Amino acid sequence: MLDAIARLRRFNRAVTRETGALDHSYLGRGRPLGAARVLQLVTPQGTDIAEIRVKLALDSGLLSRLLRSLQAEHLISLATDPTDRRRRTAHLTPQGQTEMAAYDTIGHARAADTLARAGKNQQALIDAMDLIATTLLQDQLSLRDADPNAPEALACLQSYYDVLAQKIDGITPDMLTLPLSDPQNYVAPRGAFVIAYSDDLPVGCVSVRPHAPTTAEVKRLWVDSSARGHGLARRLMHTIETRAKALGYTSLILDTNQALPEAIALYHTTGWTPIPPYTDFPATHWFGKAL
Amino acid sequence: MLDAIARLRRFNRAVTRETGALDHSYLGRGRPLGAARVLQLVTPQGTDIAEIRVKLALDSGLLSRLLRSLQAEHLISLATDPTDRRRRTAHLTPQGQTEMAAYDTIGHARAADTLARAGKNQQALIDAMDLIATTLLQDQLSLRDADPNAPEALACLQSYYDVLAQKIDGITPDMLTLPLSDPQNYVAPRGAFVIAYSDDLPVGCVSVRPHAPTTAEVKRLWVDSSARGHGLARRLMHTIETRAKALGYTSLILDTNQALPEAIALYHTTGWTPIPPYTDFPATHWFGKAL
DNA sequence: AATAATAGCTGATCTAAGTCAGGTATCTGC
DNA sequence: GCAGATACCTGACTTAGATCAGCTATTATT
Repeated sequence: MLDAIARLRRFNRAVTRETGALDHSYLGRGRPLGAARVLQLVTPQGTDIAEIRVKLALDSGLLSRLLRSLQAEHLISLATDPTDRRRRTAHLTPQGQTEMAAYDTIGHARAADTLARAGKNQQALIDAMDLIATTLLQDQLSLRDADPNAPEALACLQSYYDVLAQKIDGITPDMLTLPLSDPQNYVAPRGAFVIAYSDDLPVGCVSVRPHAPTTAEVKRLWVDSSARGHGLARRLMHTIETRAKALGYTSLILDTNQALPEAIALYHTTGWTPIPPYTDFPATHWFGKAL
Repeated sequence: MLDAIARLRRFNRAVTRETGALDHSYLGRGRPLGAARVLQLVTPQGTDIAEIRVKLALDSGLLSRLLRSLQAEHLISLATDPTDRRRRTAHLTPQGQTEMAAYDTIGHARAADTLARAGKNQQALIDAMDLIATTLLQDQLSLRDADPNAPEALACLQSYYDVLAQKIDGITPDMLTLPLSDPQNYVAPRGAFVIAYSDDLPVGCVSVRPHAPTTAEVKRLWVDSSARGHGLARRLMHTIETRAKALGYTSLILDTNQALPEAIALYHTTGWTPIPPYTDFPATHWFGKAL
């Protein structure tokens, strides 16, 4: 192997060139990068400007000026928050939405262009980018509740089903259908659906639904391959257990399959104990835990 | 699979943050990024400032000022090129070398830190970075002659040997030793050693050495796994054949092993024809080509 | 030898970005 | 009800980076 440091530096130069071309006068729409970055965070529904300031780590004076310049372009409108009149909210105007769509088109085209350069290695390139992004962003994983019918949730479930279909003999894709048949079981006060995001890309999920008056069942623990090895599954399980307790459940159960040894090992080391079977195929192992 | 474009954007944000932090470490030594980038290109042996200007795409006025500020810090010295007294050359002073060593330490530490974050996936992270860097830089591959005893050449040979030891049954690492026993056979006027660089990182090599008065032997064709699929082997072979012809040879021979089917396929499609065996194990196939 | 081209420098000017010390309006806790 | 905290704004200032016109010295062309 050639020097790892030299490789990392070459990587840095390569992506600096790639994203640098992207940076300067952001995507060539005649707007400084700072203003463009702010614009990206403003939604038609309105974004609290304090949120923008925190996310971009901007000085309040600087942000104030950037917002004013965007307002002068009629891309955003500013309003006072009625609940706290010190705060202000930025809204994307119809003109602003048009402008954002233009950014989107360009960004899309650039991304497609980059992927095209990989030729037949496209999937390998995406996998490589995933691994790097997840590694670099591992300190920024955020776990948030989601609507089980939201597109991100369905994407997670689809990925989860793909894993099952690939790993467990006898499972075919048509045995697993979307969306869930009982979504209301996965929202408070009956249950929960938690997604782990790495910079807004879902990389893991877990859910809990009612099983008996004081017992809930944990379902659909999934961690994307690019995000493994950082204890995310453990974190997801800990979160869902806490959530179930808060919902008033006093015990949890779950089933799993022998083809998922990492999951089984995790349950064994986190206080779960084997219980009698309560489901059929594809389950081969059953666990319970008192909260 | 989740949306490829979203993944690519997440990747962009992740590495932007990462290389941004790297930029700040340059700033961390009390010098603006521009000056630091210039300093990186100045060698103790002297660098033509026109070369710096082209590489960094700097305005001559701006570069002039940056050089002056580095000179004021006693990190570089400027001299007039004796062969063309309009040109100037920048040399790294001993103080400058000390400063560069400091940058090197920082870069090394940061790189080690990034790699450490990958935990046990370190090798996977490096492979992923290689694939991305090579894909993004594929239009920037440069083929240059090298001294067969130079560190880059030895690194190539080591990688080549690793491939052989891994793919061919019966080869053990101790059968292949560095450096070459006959380096003088690989430099003009007897032979050549060509390395393919992707932004200064060797990703492939090939060589030719004398076999008979008008016949030379092609040896050690290697392409790094991250650089495959872009026709680099073909380009290396074309280059080495042209080089052999320029050295006065009228025919070429080579041997290879059945465990390297891509190489054999390449020879078949580029005018090489099977010839009688002229070597023993590990060779299993022999080819010749008239120039 | 006259002219044009080239390499580099200087001074003037501009923009983006960031920093900081106030200032105003509003809210919160006691 | 009031002190202090909070959210945001304003104006003044700084730095990095870039651009451009014009300058000198040198080399190449004819």
